[in-house]
Amino acid sequence: MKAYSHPSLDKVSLTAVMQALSDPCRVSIVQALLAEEERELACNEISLDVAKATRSHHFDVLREAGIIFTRCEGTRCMSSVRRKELNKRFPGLLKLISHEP
Amino acid sequence: MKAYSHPSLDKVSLTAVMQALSDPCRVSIVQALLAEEERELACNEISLDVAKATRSHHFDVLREAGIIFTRCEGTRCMSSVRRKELNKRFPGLLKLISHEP
DNA sequence: CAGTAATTTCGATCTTTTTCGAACTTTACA
DNA sequence: TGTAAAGTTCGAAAAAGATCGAAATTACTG
Repeated sequence: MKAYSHPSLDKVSLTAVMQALSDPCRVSIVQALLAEEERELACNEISLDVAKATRSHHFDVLREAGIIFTRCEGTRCMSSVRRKELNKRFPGLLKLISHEP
Repeated sequence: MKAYSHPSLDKVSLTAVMQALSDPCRVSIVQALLAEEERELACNEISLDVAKATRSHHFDVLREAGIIFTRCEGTRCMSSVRRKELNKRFPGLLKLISHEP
């Protein structure tokens, strides 16, 4: 469907990650993904009250900030959090997000 | 000089903090403050290449996000990071910032 | 192959954020 | 008391970000 590009985490700055996580909608997405042990979720499996286009935009931002990994599966795009890499590059970050109500 | 107001940390959301830390200039400020063991710094002791008004604005944002505490001392305003409270409310956050180059 | 479902792209609008210069306030101190 | 130093406030301009509807794309399904 689309060629998603995923930055290498050492090219992602702290401020870029913070910026990506400064939107409640995006934090919700990450939290939903973190709640799914190892499973991936399709974009539309995460309930958000924004339009399709906006949703797509938020996934873009998260992807470009190195936070999520997306791959195509048919007409859907499955996303997951780049846990291992993030824990290495920004230790404690994910815990911060998952512990937040 | 001015009555600074400092929010209680349980009223500060994760996204608000992230938002405040999504600017390189502000992260520099926090890093400079963290580098000073327990000491406070006056705004103008932190070198930044932005105008006075902009600097003042950044300190505002950090203060409103609950990240720094500011008190007046003569004509200067001394700031420090709200370490203890932040470590309690957002464990791991400050480490993330101080470990970043 | 037509239809549908999932997502992206485009273009536009609206809001927020960043930034600055200039004027102002407060305090220190010579 | 007058001058300087440190910050703040204001108003404006520019940049960045969020949001949406509509049209386009892609791939599955009958």
